[in-house]
Amino acid sequence: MLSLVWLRRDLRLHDNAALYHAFKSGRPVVPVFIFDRVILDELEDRRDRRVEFLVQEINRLHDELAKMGSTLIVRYGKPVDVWKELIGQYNIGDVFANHDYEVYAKERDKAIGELLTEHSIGFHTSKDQTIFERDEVLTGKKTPYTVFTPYSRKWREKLNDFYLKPYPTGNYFSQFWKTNPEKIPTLKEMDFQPVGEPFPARTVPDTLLDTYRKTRDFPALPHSTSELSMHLRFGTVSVRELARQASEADEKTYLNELCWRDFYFQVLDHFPHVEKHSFRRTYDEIEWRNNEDEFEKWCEGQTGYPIVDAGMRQLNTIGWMHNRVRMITASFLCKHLLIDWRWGEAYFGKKLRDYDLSANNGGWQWAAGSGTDAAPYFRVFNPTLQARKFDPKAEYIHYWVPEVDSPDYPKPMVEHTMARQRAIDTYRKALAKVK
DNA sequence: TCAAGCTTCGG
DNA sequence: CGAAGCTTG
Repeated sequence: MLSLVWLRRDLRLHDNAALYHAFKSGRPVVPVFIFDRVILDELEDRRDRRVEFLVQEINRLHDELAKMGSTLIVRYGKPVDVWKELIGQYNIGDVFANHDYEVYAKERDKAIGELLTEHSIGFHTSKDQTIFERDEVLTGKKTPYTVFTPYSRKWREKLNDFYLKPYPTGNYFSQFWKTNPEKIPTLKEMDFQPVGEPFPARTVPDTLLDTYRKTRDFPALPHSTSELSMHLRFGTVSVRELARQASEADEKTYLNELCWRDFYFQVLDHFPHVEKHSFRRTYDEIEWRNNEDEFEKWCEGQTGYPIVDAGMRQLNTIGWMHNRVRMITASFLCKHLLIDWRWGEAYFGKKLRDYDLSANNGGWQWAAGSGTDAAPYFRVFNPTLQARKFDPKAEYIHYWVPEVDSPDYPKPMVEHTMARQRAIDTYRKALAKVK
């Protein structure tokens, strides 16, 4: 009888909760990964950095396991079909996996759990990708927090060495099931093409533990942020490891960013309606202008606002955007253009190599003012002032928008003062309607 | 038999 | 870290 570990967004063998508990079952352990067609079939662009990264990391794990005389079982298909096949093929005692908080993932896991139970196979899941999850951080009234600052206070109070301790999986590697390495599907077989650019390294930059607080808001500075978002997204680094390092170095600002990440997981878990609706329902009443030509200009980085265009071009070119600029571009779309935040959220969702539903949704709803702990609607980012403050020498702008000072560069597509007032009026009208 | 102090263990 | 279990005087 085997214990299977179903890897999803926890693509590592070290400090992995599900893997640890699988070892504790005492049975031979073999990890499984499914290239999920429910998700992959929806991707229109067949050059996708995330899929490419997955293939790279799956190969890495496969090789690592092959060296230990074991394998990673890899399948391409819909999870329910794949699991039916695996149940027929292997003598499975228990399946272990780590929690996932997205609506699709929770439904998927529920269905697979039921399927396994029907076959008398245990299905055990653990917290792994967050420091605190679900109901671990609640208010005095035992309700989930909807405002970040008190949440973070409680989060920090609760934080101690125990929660940062790594799962010592390395002590048990001899327990991997001895078997021949299996063949694994290639990018091409799944109808994807490589983008062919290297991915950021899986190392913690020195700056993170040193100057992060001072430099993180300046998108022109190299390595001023962790650049680990993609690794966190796919679990190729452990969040406990990062939190431990930040905590030991007393880098409170980065620790706070990890807290934001937990916060938005927890919001999505407790308030799943945020995936399709405003967290505050009254904001669904906003009469968005939703002009498609304007949306296209924003997507392409042709708004005539250099910092906005620089950000969008960075996103389009490398599949990543500096977080300060994410806020500026998002605010511009929602407020200046009055385009539904869900359009922007979906566009980022297509392009970001570190795309994570909870953080992306949380960030967009923050920018739109519709979410938890949102900026008040009458506070509208001024893109010119933001650029002056965070890119004072326009280095970031010049890098991504080299023609910015030439006659070829477009005039601003909307005038700031007018757009600001228009946004405030539109929001006020929507909020008054409901009250 | 009890309680303080030390060790182990949990997620 | 904190609870629970184990040791010892």
